[in-house]
Amino acid sequence: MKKKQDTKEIILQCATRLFQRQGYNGTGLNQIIEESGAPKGSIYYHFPNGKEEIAVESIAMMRKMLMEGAEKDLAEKNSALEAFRYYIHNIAAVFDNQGSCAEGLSVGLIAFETASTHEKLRNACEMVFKDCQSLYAHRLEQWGFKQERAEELGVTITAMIEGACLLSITYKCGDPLRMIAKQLEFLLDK
Amino acid sequence: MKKKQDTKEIILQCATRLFQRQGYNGTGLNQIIEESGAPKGSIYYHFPNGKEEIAVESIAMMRKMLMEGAEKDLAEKNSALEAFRYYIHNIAAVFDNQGSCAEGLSVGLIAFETASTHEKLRNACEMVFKDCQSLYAHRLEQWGFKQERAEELGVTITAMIEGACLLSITYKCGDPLRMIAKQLEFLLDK
DNA sequence: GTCTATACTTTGATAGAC
DNA sequence: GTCTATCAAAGTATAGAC
Repeated sequence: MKKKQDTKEIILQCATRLFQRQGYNGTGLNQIIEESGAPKGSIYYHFPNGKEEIAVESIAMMRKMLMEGAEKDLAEKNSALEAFRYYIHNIAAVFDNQGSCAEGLSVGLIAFETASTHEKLRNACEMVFKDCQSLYAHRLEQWGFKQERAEELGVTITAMIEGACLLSITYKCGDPLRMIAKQLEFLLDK
Repeated sequence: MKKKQDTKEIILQCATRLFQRQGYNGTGLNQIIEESGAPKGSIYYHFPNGKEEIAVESIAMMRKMLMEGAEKDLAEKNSALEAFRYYIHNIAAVFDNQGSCAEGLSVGLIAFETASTHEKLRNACEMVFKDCQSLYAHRLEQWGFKQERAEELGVTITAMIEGACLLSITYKCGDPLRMIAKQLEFLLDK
């Protein structure tokens, strides 16, 4: 009774990887079939609503990975500035290796693509961003920032990271992320 | 001898609008044909290399519109903080009207989509972002920032705006942009 | 230069045998 | 639950008449 979940899990992991690399519109069902090895019938058995349903669950998977990574990285240091710098530098490192392009993050691409065309997917992406904001804000409160200021910074840091990821992908280099990490000292100065 | 440029111009304007709304992968040639009224033959006459060539010229058009808008908005005020606030609030206003979704900006979506698949398009987007950085940095120097600091801020502000645009599109609301505008006082403090 | 017809591929989705 | 065959539609691109 493990085999059952395995097939679905394999499809989902494969689809998630493809969506992150090529986006929602850039990834075809046939490609998911090829790379996962699962035949078309299996896909529509596990995801009766087709591509959109796979994407919704893929976004949920990205959300989980994002949150876990962020919680871990932000817990290690003993000041807000140090923690966020460490967190962002870890993300930056992903973009330096030319081959691996943004594996493991990047809900941004799907959010951009689907914002005005697929309400369900837009909604799923909105939840991921809101979760990021909340997590950052919550951590900042623990480091002594007032609630209002922490929430402002939650939005701001989320935007900065997403924007810097976009630049880093485009430039094929993590420098933009390292640049915003450097600017945090001006924002996190109590 | 005006008619000749007109057809190409109409195709280009139409394609630009569609690419901004739906992205590169989300926009089909057939859709460009339908909405522009130009038949398939005309498109391949004016753009022998097909869709990719249209996209390259579309990005050039977006670049021009972006730069002109930015130069105009940033020239009006008499301090860096005021000017950038004005500029960003103008962008934010676009996202509040639910209908019109990011018309006139948003190279970000195409950059995200094509970064790892279409080198030519990735390159065109990289040039747009670099132009933004340079423009911001140049203006900041004119307001008395040192060159090194101005360049740092050029990258940072570009990332912040792109990231906040992503959040604003996803939330269907310009608040994230207004939030980063507010944070500029911490970054532009000499 | 403009337009039509068509070729060929890939897309997402369904039906039904096993 | 798994897999194959097939669908209609949309995708990009080409040839050639006008």
